[in-house]
Amino acid sequence: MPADVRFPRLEHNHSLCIKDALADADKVCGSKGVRLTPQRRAILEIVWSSHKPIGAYEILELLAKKTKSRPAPMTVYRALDFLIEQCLVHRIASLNAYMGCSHPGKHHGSCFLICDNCGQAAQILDDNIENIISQEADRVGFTINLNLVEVSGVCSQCQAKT
Amino acid sequence: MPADVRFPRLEHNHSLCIKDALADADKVCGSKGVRLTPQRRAILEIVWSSHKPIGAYEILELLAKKTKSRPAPMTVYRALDFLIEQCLVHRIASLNAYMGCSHPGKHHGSCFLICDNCGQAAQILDDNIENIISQEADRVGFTINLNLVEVSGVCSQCQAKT
DNA sequence: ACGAAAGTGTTATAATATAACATGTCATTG
DNA sequence: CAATGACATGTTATATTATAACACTTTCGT
Repeated sequence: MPADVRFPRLEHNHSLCIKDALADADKVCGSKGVRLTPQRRAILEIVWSSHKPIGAYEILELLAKKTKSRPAPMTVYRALDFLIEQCLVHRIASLNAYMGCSHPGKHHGSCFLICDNCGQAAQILDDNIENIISQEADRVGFTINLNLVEVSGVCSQCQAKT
Repeated sequence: MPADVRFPRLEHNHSLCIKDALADADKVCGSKGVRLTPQRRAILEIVWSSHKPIGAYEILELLAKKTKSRPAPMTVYRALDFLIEQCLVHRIASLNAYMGCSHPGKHHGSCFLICDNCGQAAQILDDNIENIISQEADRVGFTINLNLVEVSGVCSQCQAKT
């Protein structure tokens, strides 16, 4: 299987991304019988509002603007916990930030290319990476629960700009 | 190249690990012309005091006990910055914790298997993983600065105990 | 000995995340 | 249709992790 990598072009139609992501989320939650409440949905929408990983407190700011109220941080963290649980959002540990999952529903590890320059991140879904990691784990009798790959560097668009 | 994975047995002689690590560090710093000061060395020794990733404030506690003084957190973070810079320590982002590098001096990504049960972590140095990641990056024109792989799960020793 | 660079000390604060408990909502069933 | 239980949210407080800024000291080459 060829790698499915999505590093969006800057000029793409992002409102479509958001719309798709929310529709996917509705579908995934519906089929799992879990509730994508308005609050959770709003936070997912905020997470998807760009292709950059977004911090919890940044989400909180945007949520405050959107709802004209000021929820506590817990609110955001709880929604994120739920969304991560449902594989709708990934946590980018190296940045303490969160990002929408571009392959919702499918179970997979978290694998991202993160541009140090523009801040955008692209999710990779590639069996090769997962397989190799899996092989190494097998070799030492390690049972994988979750694998996380975060690669930082410079994306092609930013390199081109130099 | 076969993977070099080090998941230490619980009963191994750990004081030897520490001794070796410090000797390596002396050598690496010596050859690079950077200074492994007593404070940095003490903190490296604390990081190596177990095979579990250790938090900065936990290091601080141990340092306080060892030196009968109470340095500020900055002290620890500064030393860690230096040690990471020299590839003597890795940061485990998913745990906000730090761990001695078992392949000091060699330039490489950070790749760990982390046991959710006993908390031990094993560093993997495997060209296959780095190569695959590198290929995927090439494919989309992404220039890697640093790659980080953190796999959580259960180690063989813990599985055996069930 | 001098000056620049590197290292350390110190105080304060920023940024990220969770604990604990109260209240509200909603679907189910008895 | 009220009682119940599970899930969701609100609220207050606090824990945990990390950095900023500035003063002082040590080290090392010249």
